[in-house]
Amino acid sequence: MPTKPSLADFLLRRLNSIYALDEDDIAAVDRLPIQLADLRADEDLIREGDRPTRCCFIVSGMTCWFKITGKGQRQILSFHVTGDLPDLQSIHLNKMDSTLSAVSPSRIAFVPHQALHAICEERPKVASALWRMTLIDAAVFREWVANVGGRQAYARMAHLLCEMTMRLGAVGLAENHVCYLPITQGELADATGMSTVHVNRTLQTLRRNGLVDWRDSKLTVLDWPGLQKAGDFDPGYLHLRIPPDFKAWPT
Amino acid sequence: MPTKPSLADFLLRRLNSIYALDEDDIAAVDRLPIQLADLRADEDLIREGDRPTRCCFIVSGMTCWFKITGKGQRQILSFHVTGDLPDLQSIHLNKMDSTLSAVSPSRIAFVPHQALHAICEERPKVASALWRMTLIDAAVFREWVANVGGRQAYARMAHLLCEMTMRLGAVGLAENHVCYLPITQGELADATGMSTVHVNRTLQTLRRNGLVDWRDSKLTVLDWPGLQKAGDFDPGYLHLRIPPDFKAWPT
DNA sequence: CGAGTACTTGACACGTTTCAACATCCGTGG
DNA sequence: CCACGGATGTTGAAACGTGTCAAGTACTCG
Repeated sequence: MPTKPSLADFLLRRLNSIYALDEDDIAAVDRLPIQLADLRADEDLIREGDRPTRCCFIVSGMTCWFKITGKGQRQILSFHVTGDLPDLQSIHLNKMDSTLSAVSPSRIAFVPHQALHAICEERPKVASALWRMTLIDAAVFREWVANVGGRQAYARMAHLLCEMTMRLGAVGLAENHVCYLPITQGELADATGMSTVHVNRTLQTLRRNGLVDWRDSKLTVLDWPGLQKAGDFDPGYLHLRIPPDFKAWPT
Repeated sequence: MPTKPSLADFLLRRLNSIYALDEDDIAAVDRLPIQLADLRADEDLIREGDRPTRCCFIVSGMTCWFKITGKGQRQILSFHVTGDLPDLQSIHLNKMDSTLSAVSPSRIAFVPHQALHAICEERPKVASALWRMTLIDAAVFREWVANVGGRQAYARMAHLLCEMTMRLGAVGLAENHVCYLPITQGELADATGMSTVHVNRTLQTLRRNGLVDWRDSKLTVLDWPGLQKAGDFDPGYLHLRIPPDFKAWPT
């Protein structure tokens, strides 16, 4: 088990990106008890039907929620990156309706529900910040409904790449539109509701059109305005208080 | 403007269905100021980009959230029925990312954000109940991602009908598996991401298979276990504290 | 060096969309 | 009173996007 760092290093920066806290709130968050753990790729954190007693905070790596539909097909519902609290919902929903799994090797900080309930009662602003966090998750799910329901393969894929780039950028992990995306084409297929074959071909088209370069899990966006246009991407649904500064594009 | 009734009649029953409140909490909710309004079908309550200062509570009728994707296609993200607070998110997300519109003529009760913020600070249990409500909304969005992303037309449609029947049943509006669903086939198409033509054919197949009868906006589920199976429907994601009592089925 | 995993390619099959036409029902206005 | 337009539902035939199947390549890792 690694040595215990201050949560302030990770969680506070993230909370600040979506909500303005004052000194006392920050101090209270900093005192939250945490426990660190390292996960291998494909390891489950939470399974459908579980009743967790703690929440997960992603320090590094990537995780995803998924469900298995009737025919055994896996549908990925969302990806989560550094700074996310993917299962914050569990503080008020006892029984989990999906499975949370590590996409890549990840470092996780666990926070007991008890501690979260306590800080929410004592510090309404922290409660509001956390609530807002779950509302942004819901906004992302809404956009995913629109994405898989209303866009064709090419736009759907472009949209997903835009979202991941922007979310990683928001936590400082997409300098110059380059980010590390440890997602296989099979996982992309499960996320977009496409077959792996078609994912492969769609990515090739994106590459051929000069929008992205994606090799060895490293995504380089070569044409950010073009990718946004291809993906019909409007970052409003991410509700970022401080968007990443790569809105401009060198001409 | 109709005379002002007690919110207790509507909202409390709903809150109770998902969270246990005590006497003082109930009294506080009962004192919330509300304003009633009646809407025509297709009238917008909130438009994408709006910054609302109040929340909507559905007294009667049906509303839906939707987004317009790049090619002008409308994607419905969720339906909302009596007892729902579809835009509860707006208390912590200033700028709306979708449009909320009336599917049928509806009666709405508006509650100012200010009043909701106040009750959340004073009564943590009410705050928890409301928070839980938004988390259930998010759970439904998750299921919709899985539905439009991972199921074929026939199962997708069956699943949607199961969800609507069960949610209406949870507020007492689906006696004997019969409920009033004022949704056109065009709207169903926008919700499931299908064409109206295919919606029509899919409904015909559901009818031919003896699962439902749907005429004049009145849905009669003729074979509830069969419909659940066809739709791969597991109501767990609705997180109902008190499910409707039509789980049994006459053999 | 072998086995496993991820990626790639081609040909064909299938679910779904599109287009076009037509049937109904309804409220409105001449 | 009937004619009319508009929204909704229905049907058939052809086009298209995407899935499936099958085979092969390129890596990585023990």
